[in-house]
Amino acid sequence: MAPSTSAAPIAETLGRRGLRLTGARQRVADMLEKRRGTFTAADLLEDASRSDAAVGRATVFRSLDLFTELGLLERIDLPTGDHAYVVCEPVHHHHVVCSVCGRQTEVEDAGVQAIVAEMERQTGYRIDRHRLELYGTCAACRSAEQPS
Amino acid sequence: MAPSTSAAPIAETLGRRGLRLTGARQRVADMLEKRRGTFTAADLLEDASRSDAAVGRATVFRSLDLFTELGLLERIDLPTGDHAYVVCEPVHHHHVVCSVCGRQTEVEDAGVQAIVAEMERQTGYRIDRHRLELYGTCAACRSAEQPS
DNA sequence: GTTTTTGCAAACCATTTGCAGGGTC
DNA sequence: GACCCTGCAAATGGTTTGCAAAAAC
Repeated sequence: MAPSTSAAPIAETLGRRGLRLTGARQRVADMLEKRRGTFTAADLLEDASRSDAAVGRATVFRSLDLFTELGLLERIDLPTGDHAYVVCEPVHHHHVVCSVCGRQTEVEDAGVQAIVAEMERQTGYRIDRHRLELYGTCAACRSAEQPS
Repeated sequence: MAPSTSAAPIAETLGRRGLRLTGARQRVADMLEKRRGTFTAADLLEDASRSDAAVGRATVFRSLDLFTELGLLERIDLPTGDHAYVVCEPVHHHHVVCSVCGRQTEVEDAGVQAIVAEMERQTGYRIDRHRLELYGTCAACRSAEQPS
């Protein structure tokens, strides 16, 4: 039950907006698919230079922005203040990030909506977006780092 | 029942850690007290230069870090990706930020803990910190911007 | 053929750091 | 008097921009 592969939609998503499917964008998309968990622009920049089919610095940043706008990527903020990205589904959800290995898992909105509604009532604000990011240690890293 | 004023505690908090209460830190603290809602380092830098009793760029950044570490400030990330700060109580809570005027309100953990626990169960992660930031429009801005 | 996109290099901006002088305990 | 802190200016690191050449439609 794979909800959607990020491979095909790219061309389509670009086309739908009259944007061009260029080699560079394709190469960035490929780099994204190989990524697991969170990564920074610097990570991708490294991929871009390492790779035989290189992509310029500026283009990497431009693609990152573009893909984020298109909803293929999401930008999150690590506790350190660094900006990171994750490939994700364009539906509302939250990220649980492993501080050890960077792996991330998406979880659905298990009751957050209700809390948001409650907070609207408490504060008098109309809340139109929220961000919940969770940081911890994933199961794998937990067993690995088992203290003596 | 005001839990704590941010005025007096500064000297005390510094002293408790063997840090010095210097003129510069005092001036930064004063600038913080005059702030409402969120502000960026740049905002403070501007205050620092405008003010008759100026504080150097580096010192502003150093104080911001220090005060954040001491729990007098919290650093949050705006949807734009910019880093911002808010003066706040050193207890766990969340921020509701007005996208129009930058004002912010703190709300307590109305059930978030339960959700976090649920997400731990769902993902297998041990979650040790989380961040919930909410963005919207405050009551005042809502009535002000009333569309025709 | 027209328009978008790329890549480079230079420009920018926010933040950090080294260091000598000054302030605080 | 010893040590911490400040301020300056220079260094840094990440990200953006101008522009001419190249690619996509």
